[in-house]
Amino acid sequence: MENTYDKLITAAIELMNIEGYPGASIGMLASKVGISKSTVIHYFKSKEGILLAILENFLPGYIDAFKPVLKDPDMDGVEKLHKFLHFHMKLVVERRDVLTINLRDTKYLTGKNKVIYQNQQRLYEEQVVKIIEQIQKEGHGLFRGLKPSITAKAILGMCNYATIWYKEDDRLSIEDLAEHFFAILTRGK
Amino acid sequence: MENTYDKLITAAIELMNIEGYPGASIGMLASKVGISKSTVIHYFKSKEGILLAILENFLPGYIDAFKPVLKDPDMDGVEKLHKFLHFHMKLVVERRDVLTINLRDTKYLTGKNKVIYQNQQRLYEEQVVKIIEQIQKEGHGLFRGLKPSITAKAILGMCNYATIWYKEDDRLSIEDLAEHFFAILTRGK
Amino acid sequence: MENTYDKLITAAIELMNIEGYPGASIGMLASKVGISKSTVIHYFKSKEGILLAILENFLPGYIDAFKPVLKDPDMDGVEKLHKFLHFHMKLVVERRDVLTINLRDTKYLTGKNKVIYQNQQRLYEEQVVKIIEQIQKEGHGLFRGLKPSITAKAILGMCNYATIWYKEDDRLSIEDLAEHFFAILTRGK
Amino acid sequence: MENTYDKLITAAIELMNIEGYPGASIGMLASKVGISKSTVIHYFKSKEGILLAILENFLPGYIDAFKPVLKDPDMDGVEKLHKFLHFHMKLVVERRDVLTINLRDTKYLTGKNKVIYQNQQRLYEEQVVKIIEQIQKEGHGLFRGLKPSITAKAILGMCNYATIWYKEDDRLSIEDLAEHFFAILTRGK
DNA sequence: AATGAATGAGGCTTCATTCAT
DNA sequence: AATGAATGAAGCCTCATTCAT
Repeated sequence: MENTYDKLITAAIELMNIEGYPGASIGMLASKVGISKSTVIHYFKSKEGILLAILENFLPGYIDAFKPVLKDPDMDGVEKLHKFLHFHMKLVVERRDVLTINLRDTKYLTGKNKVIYQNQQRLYEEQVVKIIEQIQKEGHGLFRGLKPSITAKAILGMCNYATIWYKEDDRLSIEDLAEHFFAILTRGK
Repeated sequence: MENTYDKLITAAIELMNIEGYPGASIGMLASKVGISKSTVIHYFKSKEGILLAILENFLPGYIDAFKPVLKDPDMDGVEKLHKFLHFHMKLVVERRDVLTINLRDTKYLTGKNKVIYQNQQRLYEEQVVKIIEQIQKEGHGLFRGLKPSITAKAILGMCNYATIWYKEDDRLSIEDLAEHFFAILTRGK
Repeated sequence: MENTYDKLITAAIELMNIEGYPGASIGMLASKVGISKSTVIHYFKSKEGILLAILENFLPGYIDAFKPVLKDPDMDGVEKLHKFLHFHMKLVVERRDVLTINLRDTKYLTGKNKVIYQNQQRLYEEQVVKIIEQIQKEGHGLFRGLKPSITAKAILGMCNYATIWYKEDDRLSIEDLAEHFFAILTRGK
Repeated sequence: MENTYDKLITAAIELMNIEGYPGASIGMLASKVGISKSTVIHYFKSKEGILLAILENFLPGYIDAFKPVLKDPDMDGVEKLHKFLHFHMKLVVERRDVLTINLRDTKYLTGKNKVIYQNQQRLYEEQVVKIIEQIQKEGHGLFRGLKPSITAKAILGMCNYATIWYKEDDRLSIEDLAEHFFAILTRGK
C-alpha cells in the first residue's frame, strides 16, 4: 500500500462502499489520500474510471474462482450448493465493500461498460442456475417443479442482503450463516 | 391527482425511485411538474422533506395492514407465512417504487428521522420474526434449530431482491412468485 | 441599465468582443458586473445562452433594417449599393462589438442554434447578392461578367475587416470610409 | 515528416487552424501525435511556444517571397497588383491554415512577441500600400484620390475573408478568384 | 399559493506547467 | 528524447436554499 495508485484504490473502495457512487466525490477521495483532485483524475481519467478500476481489480477473480467446483463432475448438486453458499458468504464477509459496490453501483456506468459489468453479474448468477438444474436432474425432490432462474435469484437475494445487515460477530460466524441458509433451502417441513 | 401537492408527491416518488435520493434534484422535480424550484421548497421545506413526505404517506399503512393476519389466533404459522409472502410480494409489484425508496434511501435521512424510519423497517421485519417463532413453536420441523431473526432476514432478502429484477409478465405473475418463494422455504429434499 | 439582466448583457457584449467566446469566462463576466457566477447561470442557463442572448437581442433588428431600401422599386442598384455601404459601415462603427461577435463566434454555437445563426449571416449576405444582380441587370457595365455571390463576399470581406482596424477618428469618419469603399468598387481605371 | 518535431508542427498547425489558439490544448496535440503532454512541452517550452514555432516556420518566407516583384523597377503598378492578388490568393489556398492562425491568433501572444508578429502583418500590408501608391503615381486614374492605407486594408479584407468561405472547387479555381478580385478593383462603371 | 432573484458550496473536468527520471 | 507524477488554477455547471414579493 505504498504507491499512490494502490492507496487510491483502497480509499476509493472504502469511500464508495460507504457513500455510494453518486455520494462519493473526487474531492473526498483526494483529501482522504492526501493528494489533489487533479491527481485523482490523473490516475483514473474520470469519476467513472474510478468505479471501473475497482470492478476490474476485483471481478475477474471472483467470477472464475468458483468455476472448478461448478465443473467438478464427481460432486453432486446439493454439495455444490453447499460449497457455493460458503464461497459466496465468505465473499460477503471478506469483500463486502466491493460486492456492495458491484451490486449497487454498476448501474451508474455508461455505454458499453454498463453492459459489460451488468453481464458479469448475470454470469455469476448463471452459476447458481446451473447448480439448481443439476440438483433437479439428480431428482431427490429438492427444488422440484421450481424455475431455476427464479430460485437462483431467491438464493442470491437471501445471501446478498447480508451485505447490509451482517456484522462479524462471535455469536454468528459467516460459516454459521452459510449453514443457516443451506438449512433454509434444503430442509422443509 | 389534481392539486399541486399530490402531483408533486407522485412525481417525487417516480423520480426518487429511478434516480435515488442523491440523484434526484429539486430542479428535476420542479420541471417534471412544471412549477418552479421555489414552489417545491414551499411545499416541503427542504429536500429531506420530500423524502419524509413520501415515507409518511406510505409507511404507516403498509406496516399496519398485515397486523390483523399476524394477530389472528386461529391461523397457524405456516399459513401466516404463506399470507405474508403474498402480502409482501403484492407490495413489491404495486408499490415497488416506494418500497425501493424506503429500503435504499432512508439512510440519507438525518437526525431523529433516520432513527424513526430505520426503526420502522425493523418493526416490519419483526413481524416475520414472530411468524417464524410461531412456526417453530408449532413444531412440525420447519425452521427447527434456526435463529428466527436470521431466517426473517433471509426471507426478506429473497423477497426484496425482486424489486430489482421482477418485471410483471404473463409467464410469471406475482402470485406465482410468492408461491415459488413459499415452496423454496417450506419444501426440503 | 439598472437591472441585472441589462447590466449582464452590456458587460457580456464588451467581454466577448474583447476576449472572444472561448476566452470569455462566466467568472469574468460575473465579477465585471459584481455578482456571483451562479447568478449569471441563473439568467442565461449556460455559457452558450449568453452568446445566444447577445445575438437574439441584436440580430433580428439589423437584418430587417435594410430591407426597405432593398425592396424599393424606384431605386437603382448603384444607389442601393451606396446606401448599403453606408448602412453597413454605420453598423460597424455603432455595433462593432456585436458584429464582431456575430461574425467570429457564431461557430461556437451548437446544434440547431449554430445552423440558425449561421443562416442569418447567409441571409444578410444574400441582400448584397441581390444588389449586385440588380446592378448587372441594369447594364451600365459595373460588375459585368462577375459572379454575384463572390462579389458580395468580396464586398463584405472588405467592409467587415474594418471591425478590426477602424478607429473612430476626426481624420476618417465612417461616412468617409463608406465613400472610399464605394469609390473602390465603382470607379475603375 | 518523420521526426517528432515535424510531426508536432504539422499537427499543431492543423489543430490550431481548426480550434483556434484558446481552443487548442497541449493534451489534444499530444494525443494527435501519439506522445505525452510532457514531450510536447519538452519541444516547445510552453503553449505560446507552439504558436511561435508555427509563425517562425512560416512567416519569414511568405513576407519575403513577394519582395522581388515589388522591387521590380520595370513593372507597372497595376501589373504588380495583379501579381500580388495571384500571389496572395495562392497563399490563401495553399497555406490557409497558417494564414488563418496568423491573422486570428497573433493577438494571444504576449510581451514582445505580440509586438513583433503584429508588426509583421503591418509589413505585409505595407507592400500593398506601396503598390497602390505606385498606381496612383502612374496616374491612369485608378484609385485616384483614395487613401493608400485604407485601400490596402480594403483589398486585404476582401482577400482574407476567402480563408473562411473559399472551398477548392472545379467551378472556381483560386486563379479565377484572383481575377475576380482584380476585376472588381480595376474595372469601374 | 407561487415565484424570481440571488447565492455559496461543491462537483467533475481541463489545462498548462513543473519536476524528477 | 521522452515521460509519468503531481498540481493549482480555472472553467462550466448543479444544487439546495434563502429572501422578498
